[in-house]
Amino acid sequence: MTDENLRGAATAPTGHVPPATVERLPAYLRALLDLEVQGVRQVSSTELAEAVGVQSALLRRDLSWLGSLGTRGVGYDVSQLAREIGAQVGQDSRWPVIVVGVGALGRAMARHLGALDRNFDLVALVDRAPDLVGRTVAGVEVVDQDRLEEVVAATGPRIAIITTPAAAAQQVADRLVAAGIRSILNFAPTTLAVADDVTVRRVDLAQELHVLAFHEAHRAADRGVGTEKS
Amino acid sequence: MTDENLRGAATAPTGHVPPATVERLPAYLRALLDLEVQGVRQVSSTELAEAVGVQSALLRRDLSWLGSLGTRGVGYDVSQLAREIGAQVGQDSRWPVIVVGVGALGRAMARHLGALDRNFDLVALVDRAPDLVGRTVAGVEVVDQDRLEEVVAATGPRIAIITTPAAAAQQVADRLVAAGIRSILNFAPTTLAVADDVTVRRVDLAQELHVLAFHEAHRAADRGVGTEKS
DNA sequence: CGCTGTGAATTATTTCACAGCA
DNA sequence: TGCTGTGAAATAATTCACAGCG
Repeated sequence: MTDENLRGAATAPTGHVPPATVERLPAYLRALLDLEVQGVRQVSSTELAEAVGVQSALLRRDLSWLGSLGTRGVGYDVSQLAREIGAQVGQDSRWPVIVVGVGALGRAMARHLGALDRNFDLVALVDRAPDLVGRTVAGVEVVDQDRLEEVVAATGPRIAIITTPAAAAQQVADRLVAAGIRSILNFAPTTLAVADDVTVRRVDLAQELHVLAFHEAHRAADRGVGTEKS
Repeated sequence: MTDENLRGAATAPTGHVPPATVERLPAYLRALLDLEVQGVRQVSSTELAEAVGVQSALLRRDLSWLGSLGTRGVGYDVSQLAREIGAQVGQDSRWPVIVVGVGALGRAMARHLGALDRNFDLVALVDRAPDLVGRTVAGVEVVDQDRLEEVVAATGPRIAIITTPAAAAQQVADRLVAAGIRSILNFAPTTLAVADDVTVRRVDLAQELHVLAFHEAHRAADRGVGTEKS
């Protein structure tokens, strides 16, 4: 399906990249592409780490999982490193995406897909609401949820984005998985139970806000718990 | 940097909750509220853990940071535990929120705020585009970005959501922090540099999709990298 | 010389397993 | 009896610190 790293890289021990590292690769890639646009050709781990907001040792350790990509005493070649990380995170392939749930969030995601990166293609939109079915969003027609399996078969998405209400999410996920989807981005505020070979990433706005609220509440509490303020 | 607060720990040792635990509290809370609606009064760590998708020992450890909230041999009182966690994540307070950047994503977030939870109030919307300024979204009028400080002072948000393009995000963050904001939810695909006492949570759609793409690519690679298949 | 790549040490998080209490 | 709360062990992630190479 995708041709593997047949390019210049002689070293490619992509044995097992730790999850924490995988999560940071996109950030590295973005910083590198920024540098590339600015015409920067070489970058040290310290410089790149600072741009991304991590420690340089962590960056070097992360990159070491992908192989020996730098030059001692010099640093990393910006374009080459960008290409290598890009290949890792699938930037050299196209990823068809289906969005299930065409509410405010679903529409925003559908529209964002094109803007974000050029490797993700919106291929299908599904919703249950009769007044949405048939409408066109981001160039794609909304199809009735009853025809989900049919649409998946016809358009072949590899990634699904769920933006339905929480109550519907599990059922939608089950049907997507049964239809062959293995990668799901879940915006519904619920935990999805799926088979082990299915990857689910959750994005939960309420959770994020609550975490911020926790810190806010804590900040307030910290002023005056152990030490009376002077 | 943070001083050690080793205190006696009688019943409410909210000394230091680990970040990983804080991130899970909202999920526990949501599951508890679901149970409460269903009329369930008691729940064991095993049951609750399963609903959230974590190990029961992890759940118990997490809750132990908040104090001794269960009853041995019985379990946890659903309402009581919900109240306790709710208090921790600020569910018992109101949190005014400002949204900067009223594009597709910003509008979706503004509208979602009301739907998600009842403790977050949209108090201000700011954007730079002249055709957006003056329009009303989710009951709030969009104000020009030049008047950001003024709007913050007038409406007193505690939390800011940044949904501007990446290029504008750092400047917006700087101005928000200068205006007194300490908690930021950043949807812009860039790393924000802020002072230590400011909490930034990042939600990055492109990153999530790339992580999924990484796994998809890996799945494909795993079937047939070492061995050519016919 | 200056930087990468990485063993070793450190720190954080999760899991095991069971004592102890309602 | 059946569950919580938690020491102790296991695992994962990060940081230190420096050998080694261009």
